[in-house]
Amino acid sequence: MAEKNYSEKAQEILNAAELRMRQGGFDAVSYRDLAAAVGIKASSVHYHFPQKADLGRAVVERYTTKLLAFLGPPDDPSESAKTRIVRLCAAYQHALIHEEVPCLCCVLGAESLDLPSVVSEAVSHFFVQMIDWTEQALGDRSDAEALAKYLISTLQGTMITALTLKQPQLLQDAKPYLLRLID
Amino acid sequence: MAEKNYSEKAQEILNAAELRMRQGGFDAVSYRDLAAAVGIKASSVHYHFPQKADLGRAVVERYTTKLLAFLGPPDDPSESAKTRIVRLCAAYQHALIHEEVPCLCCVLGAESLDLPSVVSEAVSHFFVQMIDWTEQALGDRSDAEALAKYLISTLQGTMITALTLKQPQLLQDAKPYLLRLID
DNA sequence: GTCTATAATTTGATAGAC
DNA sequence: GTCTATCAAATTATAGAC
Repeated sequence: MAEKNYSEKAQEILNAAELRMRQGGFDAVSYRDLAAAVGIKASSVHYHFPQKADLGRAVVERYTTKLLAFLGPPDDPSESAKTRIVRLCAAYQHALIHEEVPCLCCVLGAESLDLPSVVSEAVSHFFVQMIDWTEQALGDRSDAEALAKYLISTLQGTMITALTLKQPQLLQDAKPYLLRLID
Repeated sequence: MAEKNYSEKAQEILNAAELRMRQGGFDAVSYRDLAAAVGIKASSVHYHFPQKADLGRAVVERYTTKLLAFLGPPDDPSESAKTRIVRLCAAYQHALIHEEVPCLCCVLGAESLDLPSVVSEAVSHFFVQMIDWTEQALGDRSDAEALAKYLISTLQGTMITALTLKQPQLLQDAKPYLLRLID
């Protein structure tokens, strides 16, 4: 969870690893391919991330930090709950439509049972943080926690069907169903 | 889609492959491990399923058939739409809670971009069929198709968060949010 | 930080005997 | 249907030079 200072090359490696992981999961990442992508040799990638589990955890932690930064504070009093949830939906749409790959933790979460424990713990922590953000974004209401879990779950699942069916607009279509639950 | 007649050993292989795929995705399945699981050699597994993509497609197609059989007809006039959707939810709960692994196509759908095309097409077909069943189950209403896509997406996503957070009751918690959308 | 070299293992797949 | 034997390729990872 602590802030990490990655060198420029380490960041390039993380970029390549994140892309590959979002396409095909943890096993789809290989040191050799990463090395080629950033213009060094596989053994040099091991210098930056000795074990693959380290690399996986680093990718997930950086992804979590990036996404929370994109979402901004969940408790800005000048915003309505609805505005915040619209922004949450926009983040998911941006991932699939502009980056053309699903949410990292959608992919890794699905193969959770088979991941190195440090990686699956990082994925679990991602969901905890996302649900926490959403719960705060919903403001004061008795079902905030349950609704937050429901919203995050639905966005994750919609991403999978949208991806598999090649219907990115499913994320847009799900929005009214979600927003009618707010306020 | 045609009915397949698998030998007893081929079915054992499919069972082992489905379990492994639901735990860790397509890449988690190896001929050597499958062979050990059913008590033969890897080369003999190739006799039943020459290419891994064949095996993957067979697993997905059989899974689709099994699940639709479990769900039964979506248009039994003696049932309400709500009763049918409750059964749909029960199928997802059974998968995660009793079989202790997520839905096969939840896992494969997430790594859709990286699958052999015959496999990703089978996964896509699974979702088409599940959405079609749900659409019929909802009966005559103008938003049946959109709602069906939304329900299937939510169940898939809830399965991922329930799995990752080790909170299987999330599937139960999502039910009221879904059922309030029916009739 | 990056390299060469290498080790040890696993993988999907095939040929051919029985 | 199952076996032995084998293959070529890919994988994670380490040792040590520069």
